[in-house]
Amino acid sequence: MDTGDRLLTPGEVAALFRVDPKTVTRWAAAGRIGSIRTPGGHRRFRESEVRALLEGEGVLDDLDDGANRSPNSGPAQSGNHGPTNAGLH
Amino acid sequence: MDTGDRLLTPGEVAALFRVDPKTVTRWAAAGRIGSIRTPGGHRRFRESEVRALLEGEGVLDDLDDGANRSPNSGPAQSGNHGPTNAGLH
DNA sequence: GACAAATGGGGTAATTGGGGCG
DNA sequence: GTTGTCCCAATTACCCCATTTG
Repeated sequence: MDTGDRLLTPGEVAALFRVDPKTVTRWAAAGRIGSIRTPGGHRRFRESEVRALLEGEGVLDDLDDGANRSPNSGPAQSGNHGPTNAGLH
Repeated sequence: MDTGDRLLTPGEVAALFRVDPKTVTRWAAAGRIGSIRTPGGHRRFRESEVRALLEGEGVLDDLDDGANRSPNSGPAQSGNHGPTNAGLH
């Protein structure tokens, strides 16, 4: 089953969290999020992992994106009734 | 329709409500407003939810400071004078 | 070969979180 | 009961430029 293993660029993840791309890089460097390194040294993040961290309280869908390479428009991903996330300091 | 799920920083919400960022943090801690935590522990708020709480248009009967100065000659003053605030006490 | 844009690394200032107090 | 301000430490944002990506 494809859970959405598409890889996101730091800019994409930064836009999802409303943070700076450098901050996403810092998360990967701190081990808070898995990262795949390109041969050149750049990082790519798995969409499934990013969305797992993005769970706050409510469904959310894609923000504006001119290039949506996913013709599959099946919002079957829902039912997220989990309580508040367990963000620990 | 456009829900406007942009994320706002505590400083943004504080500026919208004219309060201290710490107050916004307490609202999130008290569960009065949904919050998304970044892996670093900082909070992000949904603009749609903030605007829903920021409703000032429509009905506005909130003008008394709690001291009734004319108990008589008053119209059918119902006991409920609170706005649409769902905050329990 | 070239280009524009994004990313990474290092540094700094600004914001944020938590606790306690007025 | 709430909100504002103090302390602190942590996280985040913006500056530079070299490299990688497309």
